[in-house]
Amino acid sequence: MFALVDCNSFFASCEKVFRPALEGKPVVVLSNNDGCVVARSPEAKSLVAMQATLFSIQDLVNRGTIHAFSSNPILYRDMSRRVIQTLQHFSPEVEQYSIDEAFLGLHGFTKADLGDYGQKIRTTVKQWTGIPVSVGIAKTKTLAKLAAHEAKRYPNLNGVLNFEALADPNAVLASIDVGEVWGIGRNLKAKLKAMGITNVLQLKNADKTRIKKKFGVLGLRTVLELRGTPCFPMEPVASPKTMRIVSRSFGHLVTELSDIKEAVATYTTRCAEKLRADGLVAGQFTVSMRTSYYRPENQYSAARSVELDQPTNDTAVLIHEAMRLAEAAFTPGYEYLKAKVIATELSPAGEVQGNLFAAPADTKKRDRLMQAVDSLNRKLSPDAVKFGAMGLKPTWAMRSDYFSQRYTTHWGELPTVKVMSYPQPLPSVLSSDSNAF
DNA sequence: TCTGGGGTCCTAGGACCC
DNA sequence: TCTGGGGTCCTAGGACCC
Repeated sequence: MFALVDCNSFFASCEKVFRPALEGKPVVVLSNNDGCVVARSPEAKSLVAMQATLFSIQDLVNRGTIHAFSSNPILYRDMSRRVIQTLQHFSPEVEQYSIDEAFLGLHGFTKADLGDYGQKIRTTVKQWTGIPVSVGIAKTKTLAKLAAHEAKRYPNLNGVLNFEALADPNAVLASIDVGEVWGIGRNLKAKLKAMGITNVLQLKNADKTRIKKKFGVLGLRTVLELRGTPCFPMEPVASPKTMRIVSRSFGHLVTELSDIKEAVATYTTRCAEKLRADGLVAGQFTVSMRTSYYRPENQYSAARSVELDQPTNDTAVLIHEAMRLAEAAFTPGYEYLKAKVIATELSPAGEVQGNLFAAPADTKKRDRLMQAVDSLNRKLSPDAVKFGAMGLKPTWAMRSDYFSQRYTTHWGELPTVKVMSYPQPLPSVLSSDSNAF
């Protein structure tokens, strides 16, 4: 048996934990660059569409009807870590599937227990982290995902649905759109519709050979999972990354090569930090840049790659290569919206094969330098020590006008509590059910 | 006007091997 | 008229996920 624990409106919920006054109020979180809405609290769902642009809801934000926040990935990652840690109390088998979801392997429970266990998971996560979650329980991962989806849809389920305890599971499946199934996206949904398959029960009962032929093994596995045959096992140990990407839109359109190079150097620095944190080195490095898709006139995009003589995660080496790639990809006369760097052909840092034709690098010394840079930046601030190529004052930096605080990861930004003198009533912050303080 | 970021997996097809 | 069988490796592109 599997449980899927899914955080409700995750990013919006993270912001609410540290702003108890926002309880019951509509909150949205914006994408990078304050572009569009990527998370909505339940109260915001009727007011704002997913992916609505900030521009289109600016009035509601200005009037205070909706509380908007810029993306705060450091906060969300840390809250995610807390949720996962909490879940590890409930099963030895926890697979973090995304920033706001995890599968739990459930053995040794009778079917009747599981619904109660789900409720216990839900209340504990809420109490320990402040984050509301939904829990779906079933014999396969695909069904557990659907169960969690249903648990959100019907408030009377109190956030938990044990699919195996349903009196008539097929009736439930018939009520769910086939596009809700894990692995069925926009394109496959359209293809299935053309075959007359629009709800989950129809997909479950579809002809296996036909599905295999049209949708490959993934489609077949999905059908089997709907029938209760597990095809996607627990994967508690994350498999090593195959690529690392850093890409950002600019705060405004950029025309100068010098600005793009600064941005690329900055992204390369972030990318190298990630590689070092993962203990990986890159064998190939790619830089790309493009204009806006939404301006059909004067479109341009280009990418350049390099095979590195010696796989590395040394920021200076990667910036050196990245600058050459950026120059090669750049064509003057365009308004650039976005740049991206990609590290591929990743391998563990300790197992690098020497290059017969390249001079051996003094990597020990370089490694120590990078370690020193990383530890200074961790202690002080992310760019306390930076490379000259990153520029001193970026003109291209992304917008982030509604940033909250790194409440849980930065000494200078911890939440503060104002305590009023006894015997006045406790401020609402302290009496809220959030345990965050 | 504004319209995100970061990934993984599978398949088809071509080149090549014996 | 018929012209094998069984593989591996690589890449591009398309699909999906959150």
